[in-house]
Amino acid sequence: MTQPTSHAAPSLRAAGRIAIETAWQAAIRSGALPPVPPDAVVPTVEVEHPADPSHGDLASNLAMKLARPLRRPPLAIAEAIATELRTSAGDIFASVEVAAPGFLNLRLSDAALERALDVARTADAGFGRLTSDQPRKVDVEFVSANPTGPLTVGNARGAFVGDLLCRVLEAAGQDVTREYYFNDSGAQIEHLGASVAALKRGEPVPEDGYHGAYVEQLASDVPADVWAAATSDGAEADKVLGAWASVRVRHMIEASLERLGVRFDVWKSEASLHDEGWVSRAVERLREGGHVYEADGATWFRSTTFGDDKDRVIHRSDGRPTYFAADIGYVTEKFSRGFDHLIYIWGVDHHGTIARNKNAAQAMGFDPDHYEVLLVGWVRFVMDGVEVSMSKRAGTFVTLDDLLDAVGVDAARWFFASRAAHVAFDFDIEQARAQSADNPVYYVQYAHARICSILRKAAEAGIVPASTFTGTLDGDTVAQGLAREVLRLPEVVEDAAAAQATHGVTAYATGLATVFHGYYRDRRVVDPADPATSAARLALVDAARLALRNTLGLLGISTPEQM
RNA sequence: GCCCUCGUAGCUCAGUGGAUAGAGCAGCCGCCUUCUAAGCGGCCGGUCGCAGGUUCGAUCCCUGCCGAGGGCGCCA
Repeated sequence: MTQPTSHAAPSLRAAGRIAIETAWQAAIRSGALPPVPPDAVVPTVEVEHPADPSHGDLASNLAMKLARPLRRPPLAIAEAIATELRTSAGDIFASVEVAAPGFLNLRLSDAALERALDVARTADAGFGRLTSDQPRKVDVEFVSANPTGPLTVGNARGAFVGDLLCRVLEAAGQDVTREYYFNDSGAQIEHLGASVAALKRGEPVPEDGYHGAYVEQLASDVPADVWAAATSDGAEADKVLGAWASVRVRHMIEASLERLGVRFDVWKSEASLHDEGWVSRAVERLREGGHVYEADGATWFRSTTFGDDKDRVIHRSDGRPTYFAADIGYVTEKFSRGFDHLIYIWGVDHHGTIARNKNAAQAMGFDPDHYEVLLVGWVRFVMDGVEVSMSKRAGTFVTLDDLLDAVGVDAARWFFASRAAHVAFDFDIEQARAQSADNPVYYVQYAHARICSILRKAAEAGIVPASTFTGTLDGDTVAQGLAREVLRLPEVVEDAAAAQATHGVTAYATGLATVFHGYYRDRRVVDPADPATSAARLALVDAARLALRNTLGLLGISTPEQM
């Protein structure tokens, strides 16, 4: 996986990493530590937040990593770096400790936390967004359901996961294009046209046709001129009506996606890839490279050259191109638009097609590492512990719109965001629908609303947040805890973008809400008798609001000011 | 048969070479005269599928086995 080039806005973790790196180098210069021998691997400085708060705010295993190459006990190495940190790291750390078997445990000072809070508040909506000197230009193709019917719950996960990924990458400073690929010609579309034609004529829908209320709606909506064109002499009614209907259906799909808050930058038609010659040129490119041959009357791509199980057909023996042919052309078309990286979001059932596509990209001279497929696992929609039937005949819960009607956009986004994309999971409709504490999304939104309520209360009392955080924490461990959690946001975004996954973001949101609720319990914010303390606490609570707002915003989830 | 993914608390899922494995839900017990109880505190609950191996250290990496799902088309 290629790492984004983005660098974090000042995160506390990054500050700790730099401080340790600097101290380590200083210890080498002073002779306290030997340099890493040339034949050994120089370890990277890893900094994490220890699970146990008694281990401090930040911890590093650097000394243990260095023990072998330096041939010294890890505790001695840690002590050397700690000594350097204590003398030259300024006022960033309140304490620097060494713990067995060689951990370096750091505790941040109030001053460091307060400065970071000031920066966060100034950044405002930009807090938690990273910048990049050279943003990676990435194309994310997802959903890409053919316009023969409304989006189904089967399409839902791809739609949410794709958009969530895009949001995370954007927050990490990357240049993201959301792309939807659709088949606007061929058999499926003709079947749709035939179905519409049949209903329009009052005949039954053909065997391989499409059913459902939307088809009837389409039939009754056919404009007179389209119908005339379809039924004129020599016209192919199915094709004409199919073309018209697929555009209508596509707009329907677009409206559903709009409802989820997903908007695509590019809608790419398969036909255009053929019409503009992308497919034939790509096949020619493969042929020139010796990767194409004819057999059994068909044209094949020699995918086995790159380790595939078998070679793959590009043109069938009847001359028609396969879907794979269009994929090949599409890859060249995408790279011609200057993307550094292509991401495809597919269902696990497409896993078998990854190899041939990646191989074709490689055969055409593209770096296969820049062709990435993320698979999304199956979802079972569960109610009362049993799977909800999704059969069209049952009439319930077939479309994506049904799902949104049942649980709402916020809950749907949360549930899809909080699971790793590639694993199968059960979507509990009851829990997602619950307007109560059972529902984690409300739990987090409630924290936000609660803060807004405090802010309103404060305004009534004439209390304004402190203009600077300097001196506001004042050794208060409860306040420090909230500040640390707030300030983790940039790290959470960095990690999410690197992992190309969002479940760390929902976990962070839940944790932040929990820490805030604890603060609310332990510290009264608005106290007219003590305006100075109130102003300090109000500023901190407002910073928590900022972090919650930006986190939920990142997930596309609303932030109500009262509930 | 071959390939991919998964197997962690009763349920749904995180975690991932490090310091006592986490969250939500469910269950049980407490807390509203004071900024929103959609909240807070506590309890219960795990041989991290099984067996080997690598490592100072493995739930995480490697091998084998067992179980679940998916893929192996001139379908998409």
